[in-house]
Amino acid sequence: MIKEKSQKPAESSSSETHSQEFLDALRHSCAHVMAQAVQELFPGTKISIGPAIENGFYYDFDSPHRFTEEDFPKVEKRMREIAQGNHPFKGQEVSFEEAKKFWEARGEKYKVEILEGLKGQKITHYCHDSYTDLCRGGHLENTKLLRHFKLLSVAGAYWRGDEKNPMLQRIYGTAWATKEDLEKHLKMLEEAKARDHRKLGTELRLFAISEKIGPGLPLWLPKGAVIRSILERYIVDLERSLGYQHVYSPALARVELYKQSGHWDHFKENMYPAMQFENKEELVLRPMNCPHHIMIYKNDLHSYRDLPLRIAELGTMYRYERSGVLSGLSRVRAMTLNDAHIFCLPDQIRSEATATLRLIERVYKDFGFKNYWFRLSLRDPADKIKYVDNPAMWDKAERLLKEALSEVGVSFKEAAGEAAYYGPKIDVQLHDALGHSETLSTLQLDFYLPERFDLEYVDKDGARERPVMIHRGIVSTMERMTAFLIEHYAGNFPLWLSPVQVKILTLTDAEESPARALEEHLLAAGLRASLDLRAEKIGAKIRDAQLEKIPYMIILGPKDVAAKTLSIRLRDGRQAHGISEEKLIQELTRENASKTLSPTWLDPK
RNA sequence: GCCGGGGUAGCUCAACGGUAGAGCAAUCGCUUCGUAAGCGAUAGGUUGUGGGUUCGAAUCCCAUCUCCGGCUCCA
Repeated sequence: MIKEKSQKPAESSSSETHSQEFLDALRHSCAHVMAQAVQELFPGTKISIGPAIENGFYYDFDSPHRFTEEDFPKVEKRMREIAQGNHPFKGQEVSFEEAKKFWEARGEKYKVEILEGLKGQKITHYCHDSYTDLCRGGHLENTKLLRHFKLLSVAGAYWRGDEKNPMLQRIYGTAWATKEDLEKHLKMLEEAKARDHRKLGTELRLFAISEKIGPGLPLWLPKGAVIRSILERYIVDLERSLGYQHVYSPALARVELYKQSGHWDHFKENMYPAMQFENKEELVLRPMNCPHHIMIYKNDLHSYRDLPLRIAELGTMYRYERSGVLSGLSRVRAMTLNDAHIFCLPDQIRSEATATLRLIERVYKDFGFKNYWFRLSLRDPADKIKYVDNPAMWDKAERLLKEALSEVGVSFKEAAGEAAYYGPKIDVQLHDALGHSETLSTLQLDFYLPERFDLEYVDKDGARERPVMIHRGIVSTMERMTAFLIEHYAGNFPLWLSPVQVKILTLTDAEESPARALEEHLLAAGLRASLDLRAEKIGAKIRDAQLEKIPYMIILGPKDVAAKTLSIRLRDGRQAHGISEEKLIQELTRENASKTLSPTWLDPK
């Protein structure tokens, strides 16, 4: 039972005084109290599980009642009454038979099923007030500590997380130790909505999805296309400087290619169906670029001296993602991946892997990503269907990836069951605006496809040997990266990524000609400039430019024209006057190249 | 794909069985203005689509497409 160390009045304490252990207990206890309230209010509701999760809790119910958010006030009210009833949480060990009798008598079939799995282990019941749950514990001392909670949403969830099982109704809630923490969290959720790339992408005219074209098939509007082409040029130039060779390969291929690679067997249901051509050959849209790059490798006989061979491509591919998983630009059916396959000697694996990890860190620094972590994604050894069955190969690959991680000196978490079917990976995880973890970069070690495609190189002694493949993506797909950048910057892109970098706002019609001249000079200097010559008040033009999140506004009026200098306004509200055109171009060019987020050449706000 | 909730003008939303409306945006006038919304007028919709119930459907029912919150999946 968890007793909070500092028993300060909850209202005045801050989050730092509450341990994760306490918060978990609070949230788990809140789940129990919610289950009690729900069972009281909606007779016939059966309980299953209700754990604490990050920032809150949920409970999965099987109920004749269809829960909606309209039920929440009623449930919350009852929860409050229960919590204020000053009920202690009591744990009690029970025998298997006793527990089984108890849950069977109540018709709680999910609890009985959980219980069956616990046979032979210690079994405990936790009770508060009139409610009893089969639970391993981790609760508050008393329900009265539960004060700051809110129910958030109701959703479907498969029993035991298996889509073959029936779907239960899950109610999510959030719970905190203090009122301030709860309010802070609710505010964060509100703010996250404003950063959502689907909302900002629409407002800022970056991309659009047309129902006529189809779900998951985004259109890149001119402004989004600017960002994408910057990303593409950035990564291609960087990779070329590191010895990658960029290629182009077709997005269509004979289905046999994917049968040989194993993708057809593993992912057929997520591939667009084969197209028949004159009733003979069958073509598929590629769901992956690897086999194409393998064919490029096989186009030549390679000496060990040629390796490592780093074949890269902004490869466009098509996956029939299930309808329910599509989301804006982050989960789509047509995507272009910053892909590369490194064909190397076995003793080059480590240096190639460490170089790739360093490249990832270099790129993240350029984009200002700080909140990321490395995940060593391993197979589930019990699953012989999903993963290639070759334990020795897996052990070796895992060991090599761990060595690379420790050489680069980054910490990582291991995750079983997250590997690719052909080998383990290092995934780099970042959080989106709503706190969901997403994979951006990945590095996959593969001994399997070289085998399937019988890849070889000629070794020193003239013998044919098998190369190893490293699959890696740094900036992910252009779609996902763009979605991520929108949320990361909340649409306030640094200068180098801004679709429009400078907007010239004229005060009166008299400034039209100097404004056009200025725009021309900026464009000639390689800066992305545009004009606002509308017959609007300057306040309105500024407002519109602010809403477009344009980094630099040039307010051009009679005084500026007379003085032959410029008045500048930044989107953060900063202003500068009397700047010469030359100075502006010089500083913006510098800022553009530095990739900095906040311009430093003007006085801080 | 599954569970639940939504699709009304370019965008954000109202009307919830009785003639489909507002703000912003757009267009046209007037206004020529110094750091986040000047004024007026005009135009804009088979209420996602297809069926059904009804004297009458945006509203109720069925199917379907699509979006959102989750679940499952993610080479």
